[in-house]
Amino acid sequence: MGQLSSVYRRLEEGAKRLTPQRELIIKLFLERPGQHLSAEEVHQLVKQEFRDIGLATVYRTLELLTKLDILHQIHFNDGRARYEINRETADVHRHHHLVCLRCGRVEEFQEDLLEALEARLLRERGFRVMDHELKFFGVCHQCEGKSANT
Amino acid sequence: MGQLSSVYRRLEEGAKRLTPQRELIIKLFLERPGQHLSAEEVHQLVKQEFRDIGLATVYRTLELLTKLDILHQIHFNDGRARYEINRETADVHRHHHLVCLRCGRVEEFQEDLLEALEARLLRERGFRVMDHELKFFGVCHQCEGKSANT
DNA sequence: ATACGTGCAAAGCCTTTGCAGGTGA
DNA sequence: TCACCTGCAAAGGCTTTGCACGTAT
Repeated sequence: MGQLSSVYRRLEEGAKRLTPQRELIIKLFLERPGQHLSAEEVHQLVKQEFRDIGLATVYRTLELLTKLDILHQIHFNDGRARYEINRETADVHRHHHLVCLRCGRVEEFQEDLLEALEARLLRERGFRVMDHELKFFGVCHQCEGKSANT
Repeated sequence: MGQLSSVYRRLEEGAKRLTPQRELIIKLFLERPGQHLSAEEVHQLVKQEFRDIGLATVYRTLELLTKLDILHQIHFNDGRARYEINRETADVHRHHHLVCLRCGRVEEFQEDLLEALEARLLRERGFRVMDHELKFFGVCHQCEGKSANT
């Protein structure tokens, strides 16, 4: 699958250069498909291979990649933005999050219940949905196992 | 309906005092059921009736009311927290948001599609859902009308 | 040459915290 | 008295911006 070349193409179309810093950040996300990394986490990880990268560069790159639709920004209500790689649109549109309130881990799940609802919102309210976000907050299987109380 | 007295009771149970500042903030939200106010907005509005209220007091009150389950905190990805009054639990659980990307207005809608899904998450993945958040981002009816392009 | 990219430090937001002074029980 | 509240100012955490220095085209 030509994920990387598709990313490079989108960079070119935006007249943006593929610098070593950007390349490392992109590869980071491609290597970790199910993850949701914060800017700080990206910075720490990239630093292992590129010692002098600045945090500002990380932020600017994350912003750029988000604009180019290569990354997607999400918030899990912990006060910092996180980023995940954008899979194919159809796929992204059906992928949601389970946030564990105990350990903070974020799982994903697939579900396409929402298409019919979106069609109805357009029909009945004239609201044209372009994106959506469905998050469940609760207790994950592992944490539930650790303590039987509550 | 005894919404106010229920709020007062919950304050008492928490051994918290009903100060003029707190009372004004609570009334603000009771008067505006469909709204999602930021701390800054609450501060501005309360100032009209209580000139010397400090922003820190607003933040502390919003935190307290959220802990007491009187308010609910939400994020619409604009970098600041917003608050809305908590209706009955069953109701809250079926109320979601439509965020217009053009004008920023937030509408609400009711839908209880998610109960079945939550039951399945528990059964199939052992994830016990305690809260959820469903947001649609798009273009509202009014904004769609204003410009026929895109 | 010119537009783009980078690291660093400073500045910006929103939010939280420390503190001294007040107030209700 | 003692725990609770408040306003103010300072500090915090995450993110953006200004700037001077590089580097591709």
